[in-house]
Amino acid sequence: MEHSEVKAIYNKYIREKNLRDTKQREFIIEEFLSSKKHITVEELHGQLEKRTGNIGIATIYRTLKVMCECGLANEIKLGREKARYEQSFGYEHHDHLICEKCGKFIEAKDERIEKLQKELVKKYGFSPRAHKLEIYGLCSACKQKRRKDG
Amino acid sequence: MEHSEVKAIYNKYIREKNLRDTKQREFIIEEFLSSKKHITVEELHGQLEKRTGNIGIATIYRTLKVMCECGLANEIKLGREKARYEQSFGYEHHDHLICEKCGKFIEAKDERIEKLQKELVKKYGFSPRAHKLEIYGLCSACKQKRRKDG
DNA sequence: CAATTACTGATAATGATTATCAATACCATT
DNA sequence: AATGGTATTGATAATCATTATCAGTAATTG
Repeated sequence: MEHSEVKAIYNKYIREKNLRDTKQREFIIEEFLSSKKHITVEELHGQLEKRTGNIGIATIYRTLKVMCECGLANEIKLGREKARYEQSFGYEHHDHLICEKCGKFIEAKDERIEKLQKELVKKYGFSPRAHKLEIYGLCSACKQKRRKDG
Repeated sequence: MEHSEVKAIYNKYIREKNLRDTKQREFIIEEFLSSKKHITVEELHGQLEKRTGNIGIATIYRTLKVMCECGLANEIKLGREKARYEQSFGYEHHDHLICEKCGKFIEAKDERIEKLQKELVKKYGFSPRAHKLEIYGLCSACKQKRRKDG
C-alpha cells in the first residue's frame, strides 16, 4: 500500500509534460490516495492542514487537475454541489448509485450495460470518449430509516 | 400545437400550490415550449426580449424551476456549463450522447439498458428516483470533419 | 373595492472555481 | 555549487451562474 504504481505513472507524466516535482504535490497526492473515495478539495485541504501544514487551496485544485489529466483521478460533479474526486488507478469503470438522503455513493457495475452502450453509440455513428451513469434515489439504509421515522 | 395539455398540467399545479397566474409566466412557458430543446436561461431571456419585451432573468429561473417541479421540464447540468432545460411532457426518458466538439445533444433510448438498470438497483436494495446516462464523445459529423481537417 | 399575499425585476450576495502575479523552488547546465 | 530559465506556489482578486433580498406591483379572494 505504498502507492508506488500510481506515483510511477504520475512521475512519467510530469516528465513528459515538463512539469516539476514539488513537495506540495507529493503531499497532496499522498493524502488523496490515503483518503476516502469521493473527496472534495475542501476536505483534502482540511486534512492537509493538520498533517503537513497549510497548502494553498489553489494548489490542490491544480494538482487534482493534473491527476485527472494523467488518468489517475476522476472528477465527479453533481448538480451544483462541489466537485468530488475519486482515484481511478486500479479501479474499473463503474456507475454510481447516489443516495439523496445521506449522500452515500454506491459503486456498481454491469458488463451488460456497458456492452449495450457500445451498441447504442454505434447506431448513431457516435465515437464515445467517456460515459457516466448515475442513479439517484434512496439507499437501503435510508429507506429503512424513513420507514421507521414515518 | 397549442400546448394545451402542458398548460392544463401547469394550471392544475399552480392552483394546488397557491401560485398565481401571471403574464410573465405565460410568456415564458409559451416561449419555452416553442423553442429548441436544451435551451439555457440566457437564450430564453434573449428570445423573450425580442418578442415580449424585457422579463427579468430571475423570473425565468423561477418559472423554469416551477416547470421542473410539476414535471414539465428537466434540468440538464453538465460539468461547469450553464444549465439547460428540456421539455419533458410527451417525451419518454432518454439518454444523451453529447458531442464535445459541436455541443449537439443526441437523444437515444434503449429499453434493454433501462431494464438492466432496474436489475442493478435491486441488487443493492436501492430505490431509484431518477437516473441519467450521458455519453461524451464525437458525433458523426464532427468525426468526419476532423478526418478532413487533419 | 379592499385586503392579502404572491410575483416581479433590479441588483446584491453567494460560492465554487479560475486567473493573476510577485516571490520561490526546481532542475539542467555549466 | 552557482546560475538561469521557468514552472510552481499561495494569497487574493476575478469570474460567473445562480439565488436571495426587497420595495413596488399585480393577481385573487371575499
